[in-house]
Amino acid sequence: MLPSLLIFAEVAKQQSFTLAAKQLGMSKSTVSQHVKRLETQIGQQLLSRHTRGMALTAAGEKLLSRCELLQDQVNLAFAEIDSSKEAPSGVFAITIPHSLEREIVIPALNQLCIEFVNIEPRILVSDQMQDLIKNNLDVALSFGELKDSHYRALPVGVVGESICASSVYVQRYGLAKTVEDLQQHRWIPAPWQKQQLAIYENNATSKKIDVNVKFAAQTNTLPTALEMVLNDMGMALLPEFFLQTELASGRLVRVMQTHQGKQWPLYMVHRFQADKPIHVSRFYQLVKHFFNKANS
Amino acid sequence: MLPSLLIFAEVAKQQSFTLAAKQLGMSKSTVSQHVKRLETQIGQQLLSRHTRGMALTAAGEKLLSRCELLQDQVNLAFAEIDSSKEAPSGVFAITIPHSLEREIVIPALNQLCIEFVNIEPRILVSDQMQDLIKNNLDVALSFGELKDSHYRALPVGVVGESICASSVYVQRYGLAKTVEDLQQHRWIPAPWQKQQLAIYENNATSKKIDVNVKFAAQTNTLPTALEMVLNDMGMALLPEFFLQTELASGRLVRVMQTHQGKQWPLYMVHRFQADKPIHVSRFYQLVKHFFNKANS
DNA sequence: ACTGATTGTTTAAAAATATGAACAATGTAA
DNA sequence: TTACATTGTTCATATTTTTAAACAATCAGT
Repeated sequence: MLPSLLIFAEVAKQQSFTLAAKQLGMSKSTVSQHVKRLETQIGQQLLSRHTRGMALTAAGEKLLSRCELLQDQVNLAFAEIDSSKEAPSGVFAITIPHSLEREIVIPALNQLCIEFVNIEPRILVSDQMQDLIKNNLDVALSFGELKDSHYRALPVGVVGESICASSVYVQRYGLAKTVEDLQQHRWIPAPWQKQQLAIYENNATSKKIDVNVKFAAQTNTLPTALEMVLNDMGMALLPEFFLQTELASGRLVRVMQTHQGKQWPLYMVHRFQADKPIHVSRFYQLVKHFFNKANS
Repeated sequence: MLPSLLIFAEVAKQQSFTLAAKQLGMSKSTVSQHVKRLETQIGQQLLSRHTRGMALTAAGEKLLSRCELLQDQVNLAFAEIDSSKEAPSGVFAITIPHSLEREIVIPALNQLCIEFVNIEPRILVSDQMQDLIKNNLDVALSFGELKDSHYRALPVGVVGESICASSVYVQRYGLAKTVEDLQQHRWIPAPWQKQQLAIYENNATSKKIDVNVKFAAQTNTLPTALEMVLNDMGMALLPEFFLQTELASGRLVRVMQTHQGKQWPLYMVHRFQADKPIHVSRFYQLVKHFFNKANS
């Protein structure tokens, strides 16, 4: 029913079934049948045929004026899609945990916007894993194992947790050297650290040690935890990349480098099945780049 | 390709393949395949599917905004056609010989315009048979046999030619009583009467008599011929319906009622094949009505 | 008037599309 | 949890649409 409209329009425009067929890339019999079917369906003759030449009826005249616009609409739709394929544009929605915002996502997104000026990033910062579909998200960065296997997960890297404290704190309370020493100190737990800390020997293989420590203060975001550490309120077991800047400036120092915390695999989850858009691929590259930079 | 767009639009609108299928009156597998094909054709994912729920990609968002308008266009086109079917409108182009204009066509068209206020009559007055297609005409009224068999011809009636003269002329030159008498008179020929007149006995069967008469003046239109007859310039052999008014008023009188001229079948030729528009049918009725009235 | 070319339509065979049952995946309710 | 309902997809089958070739009708040019 619908293609018939466009076929009819082409016939009327060309004033010829043969030319219309050529223009549309189909056989003239198809064209003929479409117009005929359209006429029987609406129960009115649209054009008066003659072996040589034709003319529109009043009904045909009206329909044509609508159909011409219709073809334009269709062309416009496809043209727009094709162009947006070359230069991605529109909303690019992501969800990330608080921890990745400053060091990784913001720099990566910054670069992405330079490369694709027409995208509109939209960031949902949350430490709970968000459902991509329900929240209409393109990409999620998340730590740990994945449950929904139908989403594609691309590995970004592995984050190690390091024990650290402010240089002022170390000067004041001294460096911890053994696991037992740790329990003497005040601790600022990361949001996911409840009750006890899991630490591993740096060189040996995956020997887990649970350490009970005194929590000096608790917070539900990583930046506030860091802030507290910087204010000399205690020691902490925090992700490497998050410490990078402060370690370089000397405000923070590593404590007991023989041990480290849990290894968190970081994944970029997306909802595209076959060909993911170019800007999504690029975002993945950029996240890996800044992740590696922050972990070097 | 095009139906896919509307199907996709419905899916996006309903946020469900199943609901969209129901709305569109097709199976959900069809809907699924259409969307999938559309995605592969434009090489981009349009919506992220989940067993429960879905969301549009940026590309899908763009396409949807175009497709929504598209469906409106289509509906509008059909709505307009359907309404124009109920109440015909637009140009209604006819061609008629001069002779029918005043007595038949104008009254018929007048009534037609009252019944269908939205039609725009366009009249091409010509005594040559016009090609319907080339001149973009809906209907032709024409006398005599038909050549183009691919047009449909509806019989309107048969026109008889009567011998007549003005009452003043008869008073002045007397009534003709025999065929021989006729040759004594001055004649005003109708446009189609060349050299000699063909007359027939009124009661007997088709006995043709060729009469050579003196032509007093010639014209190429019937009204001017009539005008000359009314000005007492001679006798004439003119179509019955054309004389009706003047016979009733007494300005004209029949001469030699035992004989009459040729019988011209009148046809209404149109270019519609199956269902001709309602206003065309109605026009045919009206023409017959006024034709019979003029010939009574 | 007679070819030869070109028009739109018809026809049977070929290709594409639509369908409904079966399916895997997931949400919902007991 | 377990069963059940519902989602979108897949697959073989049935229907529809498309096609190319044959056709009838007409025009243009000798």
